[in-house]
Amino acid sequence: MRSKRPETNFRISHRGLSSPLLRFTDFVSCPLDTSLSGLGRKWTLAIIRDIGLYGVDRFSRLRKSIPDIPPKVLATRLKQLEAQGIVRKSVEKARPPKIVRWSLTEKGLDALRVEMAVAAYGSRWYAGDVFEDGRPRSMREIYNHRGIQLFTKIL
Amino acid sequence: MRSKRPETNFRISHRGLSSPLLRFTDFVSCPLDTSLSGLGRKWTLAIIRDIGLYGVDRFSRLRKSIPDIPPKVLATRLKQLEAQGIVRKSVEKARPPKIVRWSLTEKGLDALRVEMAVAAYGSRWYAGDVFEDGRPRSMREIYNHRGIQLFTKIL
DNA sequence: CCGCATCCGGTAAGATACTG
DNA sequence: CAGTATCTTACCGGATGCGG
Repeated sequence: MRSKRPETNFRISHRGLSSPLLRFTDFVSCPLDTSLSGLGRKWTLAIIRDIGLYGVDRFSRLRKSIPDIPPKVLATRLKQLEAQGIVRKSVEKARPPKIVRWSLTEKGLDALRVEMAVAAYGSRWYAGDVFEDGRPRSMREIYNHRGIQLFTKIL
Repeated sequence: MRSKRPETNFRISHRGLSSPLLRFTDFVSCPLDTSLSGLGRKWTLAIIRDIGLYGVDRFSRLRKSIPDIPPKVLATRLKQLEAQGIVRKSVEKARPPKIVRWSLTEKGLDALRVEMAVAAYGSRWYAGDVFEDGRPRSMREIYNHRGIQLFTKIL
C-alpha cells in the first residue's frame, strides 16, 4: 500500500505526547502494511485461529467451525496461506476420499500472537458481546500461563 | 462471524502441545471476530496508524499519507470509526474552507497496541521488504521505551 | 483550495450445485 | 471428503463534480 511516511514523521501529536514512538524510522516499507497483505483478507485470521488454537485440521471441519465462509473462499485462502508458508497440508491418499490435514507452520504459530492481541482488544472493548456477564477482561484473565508466554515472546 | 466453538475445543493439537491455551472457554462470541468487525475492513488500520502514530489529522493529509485510498472509502471509514468511538472529529469553521481535524479516542489509542503486534509480525517475517538491510527485528529494537510501555499494557 | 458526494466499472466475496 | 464450477451480489477503486 504505502511505502513512504508522511512528513509529520513518527510523532504522537495529541494528548500532550510528543516523544517519537518508533525507534527505527528508516523502514523501507511499513511493517503493518506488509503484514496486512498476508493476514488482512477476510476470513484469514479465523482460519488460522481454528487450525492453530482449536486444532481444526480438516476442510469440512473448518466449514463447520466457520459457518458463514463459502467453500470457494476457504479453498482460496488455504492455498494463499500455504503459498505464504503460514499453513501446510499433508495428504493421505485413502482412494476415493482423500484425507487432507491442515496445520500451522512456525510462521503461522507466530501469527497467533497477533490474533491474541486482536482478541484482547475485543475482550476490553466489546465485553458486552464477548462475555456473558459483560465485564471487560484483561489478557491475564483470558489466557493461561502458556498463552501469556506465547504472547510475551513478541518482545 | 462465528459464535460457537468447534467441538475440538481450545486445544493445540500439533507439535506436542496439548494444554488449553485459553483460560475462559465460555465466550458468548469470539473476541477476535468482534474486534475484526470494527478493525478488519480494508484501510482501517492504516487510517488509525496515520492519525495516532504519525499525527496526520486532516482529510487531505490522510489522502497523501495513504496514497492509494479513494476519497470515498476514506470518508466512509472515518464515519464508521467515529460511530465506533475510535476516532473523533473537531470542526473549525473558517468560513469557506472548513477545517476538520481527526484524532484518536482512548479506544483508538488502544487499537494502536493491536497495530504494534501486527507491525512486529511484519518486522519478523517480512524483514526483506521492511528494512534496508533485510534483517528481522524484534519489537524491542523497533519501539522505544514509551512504545513498549504502551504495548505491554495489554497484559 | 477542503471535504466530501456521485457515478460507474472491476474484482472479490457469497450462495448453491456438483464431481473425482 | 475436499474441493470446483457457475452465477449473483456487494464492495472496492478511480474519475469527476460541487458546495462551502
